[in-house]
Amino acid sequence: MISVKAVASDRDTSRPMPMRPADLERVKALPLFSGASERLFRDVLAGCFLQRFPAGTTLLMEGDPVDFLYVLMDGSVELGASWNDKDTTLAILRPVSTFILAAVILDAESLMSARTIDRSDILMVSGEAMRRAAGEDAAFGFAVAQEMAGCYRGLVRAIKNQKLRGGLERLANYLITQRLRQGGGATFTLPHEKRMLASLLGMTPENFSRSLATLADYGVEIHGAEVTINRPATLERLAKPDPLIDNHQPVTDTVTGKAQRERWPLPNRDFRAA
Amino acid sequence: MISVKAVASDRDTSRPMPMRPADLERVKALPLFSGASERLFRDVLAGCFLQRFPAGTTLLMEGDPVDFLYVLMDGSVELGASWNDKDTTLAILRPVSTFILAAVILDAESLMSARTIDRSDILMVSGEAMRRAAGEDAAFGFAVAQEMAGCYRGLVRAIKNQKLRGGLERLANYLITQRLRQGGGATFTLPHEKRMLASLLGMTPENFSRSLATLADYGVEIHGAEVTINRPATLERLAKPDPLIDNHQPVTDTVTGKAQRERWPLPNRDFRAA
DNA sequence: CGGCGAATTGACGGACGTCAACTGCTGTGG
DNA sequence: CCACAGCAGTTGACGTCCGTCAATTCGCCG
Repeated sequence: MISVKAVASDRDTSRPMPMRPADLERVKALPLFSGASERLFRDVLAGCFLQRFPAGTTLLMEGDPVDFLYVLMDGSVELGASWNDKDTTLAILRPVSTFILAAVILDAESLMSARTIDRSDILMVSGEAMRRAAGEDAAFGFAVAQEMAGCYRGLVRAIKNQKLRGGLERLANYLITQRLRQGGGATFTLPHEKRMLASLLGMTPENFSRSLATLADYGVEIHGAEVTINRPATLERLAKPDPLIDNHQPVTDTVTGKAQRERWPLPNRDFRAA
Repeated sequence: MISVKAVASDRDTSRPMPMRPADLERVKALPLFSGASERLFRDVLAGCFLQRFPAGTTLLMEGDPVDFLYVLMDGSVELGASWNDKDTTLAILRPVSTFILAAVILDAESLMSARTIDRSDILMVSGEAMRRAAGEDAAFGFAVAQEMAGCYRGLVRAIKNQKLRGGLERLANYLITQRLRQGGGATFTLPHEKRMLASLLGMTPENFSRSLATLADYGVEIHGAEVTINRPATLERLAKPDPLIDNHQPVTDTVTGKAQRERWPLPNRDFRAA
């Protein structure tokens, strides 16, 4: 069920890394921290450390207590869940993204597992420091609230996507979203293994493959991970994308995925990730 | 698609109501407000008003701008969503619950519709006041963050429930949850119309009915809305309830449903409601 | 070249949605 | 007081979507 590409070796073992100034800047640029004072920022990140993990490393299992806020600086991470010998991918994260903020805020056990997909650099921030800062600094507490609100809305979209659409429709909309996020050109690249995208979209790898084949009738060409959408209008007639479900925004964000700028000048990352 | 029991009449029209001291106490008892100072509490609720709506009233449609935080004081409310002529129930709320907090915090449009199921008394609190208070008062901002985190975790549970389990399993777990929430006796009452529960659980009314019939093999007796679980162990063997998906907690809460007390002394309501 | 895992394709079965008919309850109006 | 309309709920028949199992191909890396 779990496949680990990286073979255990000296260089592949997780290890602490030096934190460079450029890394700090990238963290500070996150909506969650961009409004924070220099003092608060240093305070929260005081005991943090950066660590490099090999591909396929389990960072967190379901039910684990959560002691740190994680910030993915480089690489990619899968958030997943399992029950009764089935498992599913809930989100695929890319840099720069925070994750498991909700569990940190409530000091609760994790409801999801987290696993590196590629070799990844991850910043680990003290959960206790996060809670203290959010409880003492009004601006930061509000930023956390906005962050959580954005995550929440991302999940609402995900549930609507799951309950209201069929597999083919979810796939078609996923392709449209990817196209827009990768510049809007006719051709783009699937950002992850198909089996993982299948799981993210709530289907089996077999059905994912068959659905891709079906989309040939709608002008979609597949060559390996390269996707070309020849007749966008035709595909959209099938997909019926909806701004209240799909998140066709700028991107480049946090937690669980992506940034969407609502009218409020802050965060709102949406769940289903790149 | 929409059925409204109440016939329009003088008494059924929505209308403002006087706000009693007892109502204020019930609002203040919510995790979201229980830690607030008297001053802040009065400040936030300054321009609020209580309104009575007949059954079947649409309070909010998907995409509407959200100007108020809603607090359900009496009655019941359905949160739903639709796409492409399909619709689904995302949550069923009972008093005392707040809803659409996330949209209020981000000053964004609603991703869900809200509709009264029964005649309902609803308190409407200025969204602008909520945002201002959360941004100025650290304790309140943190309470909002915790509230949102609890809602988020409720949705994570809901997605896991939806993606990892089949219809029969979702129903079995729903019945187990209801039994516990209604005191744990062998027999209890379905709290809403079966068609609505079916939609909440992501199935058609027909399949809901068939699934209930199937559960007879597992010791479940149905008479109208009365459910008797004769062999809990047998049913659990089918349902395989999981604390990381199901929320078998005290209840009596807010937003989107229910209260679950994590280790942190505050909120955390979970999504799928009573 | 050989091996492994991802991806594809086909065959099959089960779960679920759809359509339709029928039952039972309730509120309405004659 | 009863007949009837309307709707929730149930049940059956049927079709479709989707998951499972198996065989094969493809691409990558050793």
